[in-house]
Amino acid sequence: MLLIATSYGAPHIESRVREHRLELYARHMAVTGDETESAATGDISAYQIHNPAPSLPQGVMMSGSPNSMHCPQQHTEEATRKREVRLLKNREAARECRRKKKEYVKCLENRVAVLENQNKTLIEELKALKDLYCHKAN
DNA sequence: TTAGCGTTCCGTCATCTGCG
DNA sequence: CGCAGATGACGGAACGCTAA
Repeated sequence: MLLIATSYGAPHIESRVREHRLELYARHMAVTGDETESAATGDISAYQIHNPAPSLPQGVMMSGSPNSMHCPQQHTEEATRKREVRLLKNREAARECRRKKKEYVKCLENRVAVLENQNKTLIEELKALKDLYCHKAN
């Protein structure tokens, strides 16, 4: 499993990258004061540059009653706002999901370590009993 | 010095899933 | 059945390491 192997491989990189990103994020927020925008990480991904606001992605309903949508302008503004809210929520959900996954993997690794120790102990115990049995037999 | 590679994290999209 | 949240997949950015 790649994740397990690599997470032990270079923890120093991980922490440094995280620090760097947090710094960028903090700087970005300080400058813009914007909390809904797309570059909450501070670095604008190439994806955003190459794909500026796809027309009507992922579950964005053409919602809003006719009362609230008088003109196309309002209509697109509402759609944009909904998209931003959805992206923000998904961004946070992805972050949380990754955190949980990491925790889960750590738990599994701990369990592996415990079981390996138990296995080793049992093997030694078995060996000792075998020795004892042999001596008695002789 | 630097190009190339490996690793980690992130944001986004697509899809799945559970709930009302 | 529709919606919101969770998650897998993908591609990009940043960084460290290493061989040339």
